[in-house]
Amino acid sequence: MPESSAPAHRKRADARRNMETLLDVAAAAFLTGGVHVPVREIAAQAGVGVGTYYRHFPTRADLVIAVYRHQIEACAEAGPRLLAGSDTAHAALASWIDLFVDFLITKHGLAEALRSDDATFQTLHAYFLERLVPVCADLLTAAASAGEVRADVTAYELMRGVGNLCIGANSDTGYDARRLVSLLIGGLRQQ
Amino acid sequence: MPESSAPAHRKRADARRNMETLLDVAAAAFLTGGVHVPVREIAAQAGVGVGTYYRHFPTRADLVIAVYRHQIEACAEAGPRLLAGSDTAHAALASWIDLFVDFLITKHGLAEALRSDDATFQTLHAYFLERLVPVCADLLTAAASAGEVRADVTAYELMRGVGNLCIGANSDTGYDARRLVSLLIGGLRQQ
DNA sequence: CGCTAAACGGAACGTCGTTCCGTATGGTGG
DNA sequence: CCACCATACGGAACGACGTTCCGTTTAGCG
Repeated sequence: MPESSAPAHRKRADARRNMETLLDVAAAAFLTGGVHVPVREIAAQAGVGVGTYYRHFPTRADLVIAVYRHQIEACAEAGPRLLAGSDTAHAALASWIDLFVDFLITKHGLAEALRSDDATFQTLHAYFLERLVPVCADLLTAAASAGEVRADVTAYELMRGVGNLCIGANSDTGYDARRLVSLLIGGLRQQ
Repeated sequence: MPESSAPAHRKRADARRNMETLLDVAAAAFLTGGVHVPVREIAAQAGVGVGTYYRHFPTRADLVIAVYRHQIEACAEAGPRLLAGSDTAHAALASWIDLFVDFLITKHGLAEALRSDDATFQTLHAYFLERLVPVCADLLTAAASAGEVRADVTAYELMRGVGNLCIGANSDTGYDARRLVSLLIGGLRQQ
């Protein structure tokens, strides 16, 4: 059985095709127009109706997650590796945050969406937090128990802060999110 | 001539009345619904048509500025005062940033709007930057020339960073913008 | 080959920002 | 006191958008 994990029942071939086309089109559209490109635009470029769009991705969060899942997983998996391979836990934390920032600032409107209180993005928040906060927490507690950073900041708060600093990082020459994040991480140090 | 500074030609009484009603209604609506409350809602609560709304405040930025102008001016004017009355320039900078943060986090959606690339908010960005960046720059250069903070961060960048950290600060009980901002300001210190 | 569940397409609805023009009215000169 | 008109008003109308819904098509199986 060389098929992927689809135990219950297969999807129709056209359904699978349309879903993959939508994913490809969305990935391209996100690059140029950000994660808020109109539904009709994506559907039209994929050659499907809006009904098909919504059937495959009921909320914009579902589409965004599907497009970026691989990169987010890669970022999450890099955490333990960095912790094992760095001189200090603080260095590992800084490196990992850099990875996260690099990911975020290249995605038009993603950092904004993570802060949006729009109900259609709730799943997106949840996924990011579920996947990345534990990784960050491990790095943070390692650095804290080594006495390298202060212990009164939670991983959740740190992630939110770093994410916030990435908002508007593209489309604003004159604003260097990386520099501000490194300032923030520096401020985390135990003096 | 006991009238305020209206040299050219007076406005009609109903026009002035409607504008003030709109301002009052908007101030109240911003408190509960944020700066994105629908135009129709504000107009209806003020008992005017949407045409009247747009005549007085062509863009949302105009309305937001009109509502918050006093507070922004007060913040701007506090800068030099704090610089004169503080022990160190860094302390003055920190105090002033606190004022700014206190202002921002109590305004639903304002920090988000400052980062929005929506054309209707352009005037808002411009006003904030025009009014506050110079004040911040004075504090920052004072601290930098005293050797208290690093000199490779611009006032613009710092303001943007602090503003970003205030996004979503209300409506998120696990996120303390003040703490993260103080971390950032701490990271600014010359070690 | 025919049948049916699965999937499709896009018209239609509600919300919102914004524009526009026919109507009403405040203030002034006679 | 009145008539006039610049000023201001109101809300219908338009376009963009997210979302829903249902009549139609089609893939896959027996």
